Amino acid sequence: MSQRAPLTRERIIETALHLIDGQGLGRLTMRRLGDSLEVEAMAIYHHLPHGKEQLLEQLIAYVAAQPVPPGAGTARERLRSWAGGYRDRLVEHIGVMPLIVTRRNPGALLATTQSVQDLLRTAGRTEAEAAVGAHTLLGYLLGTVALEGREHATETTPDLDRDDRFLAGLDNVLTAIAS
Amino acid sequence: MSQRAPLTRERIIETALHLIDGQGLGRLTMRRLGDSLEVEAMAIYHHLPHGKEQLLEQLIAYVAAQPVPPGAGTARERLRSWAGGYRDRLVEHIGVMPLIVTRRNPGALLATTQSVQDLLRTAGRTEAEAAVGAHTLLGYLLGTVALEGREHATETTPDLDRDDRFLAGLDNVLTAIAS
DNA sequence: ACCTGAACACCGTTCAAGT
DNA sequence: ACCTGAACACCGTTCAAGT
Repeated sequence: MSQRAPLTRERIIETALHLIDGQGLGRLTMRRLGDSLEVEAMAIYHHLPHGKEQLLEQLIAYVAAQPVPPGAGTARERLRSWAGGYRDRLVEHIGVMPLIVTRRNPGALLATTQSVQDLLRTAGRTEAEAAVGAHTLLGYLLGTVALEGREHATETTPDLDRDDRFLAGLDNVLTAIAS
Repeated sequence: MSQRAPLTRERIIETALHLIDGQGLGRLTMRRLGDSLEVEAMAIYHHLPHGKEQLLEQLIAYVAAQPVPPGAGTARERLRSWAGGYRDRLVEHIGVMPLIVTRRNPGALLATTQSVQDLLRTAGRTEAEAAVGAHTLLGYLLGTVALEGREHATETTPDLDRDDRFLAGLDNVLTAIAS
């Protein structure tokens, strides 16, 4: 009676993300993903011919590709609000961090990094300064989110303190690269 | 005839590290590790009763626990030379990065972070400033090394440029936290 | 075109058994 | 005490078969 939603790449990605957010990356298996989709695991291969590898690649792209949007304001202001949102996104899907930080995936992060670099370049820095700045900011973002992900388990620091610490560190970095 | 070296925890850890450095984390399995040690996989459990989990924990500790050593000089100078060495160590065992950045492992990184925080505190910062500073520096270090690890595959930037970029970013961060 | 079922070569780990 | 062998419950993936 109940028609199942048709199996699509999009539905596969979103279900996988949901599974990771709920149960962690370690419990994402093709068979379990199949169960969540109410389908045999092998059906997934019809939509993602390269199997799990391709699935993980898509998950990274989904979470990590979020370039700085066009907008008004100083470079510092724009980077500050973008960085806050990017961090939120990374934290929301913290289970994907291991993949983002680990896998070679030129596309997703590169586009994001490039957008920061372009913004700095447009704001008057030299090419080299912009490259260093983008690298510093992205390094800070990924590194601190990863550190937070590790803390989440031991539950030692309240969320508010973590936010303050992140913002204070971010201001440090912004002062250094976009003062 | 050839007496095999006795199986010890130390030899297990080092062989595992060698395996990761050579073939990548994905190819570290208990069975392959057993082969490298010229022993059945199950023998490892006698020295590491908690199995692979415990093995990975030991690997993180081995690579990531490297606190700032005591020494002379300004806070900035000491942090700068320590950070360079820490980065070298992380890059040398880049295959372990996914674990360092991923696993909750209070001990190893916490000791390292704490040593940076203590140094900043001793150099006259407030407790809060020192916490933010340590978090900023470690975030930058882990984040940029992770970014580099991802680049290594695509081989787009020469090593020297990477070193320059790292040092320039490091100076940015140091100016922000230990100017 | 889209999905299933059985099968293959791997995992980590337990547990009884050997020495 | 230290190691082995067989076994169990899982993986990802291939491949022929169904509709």
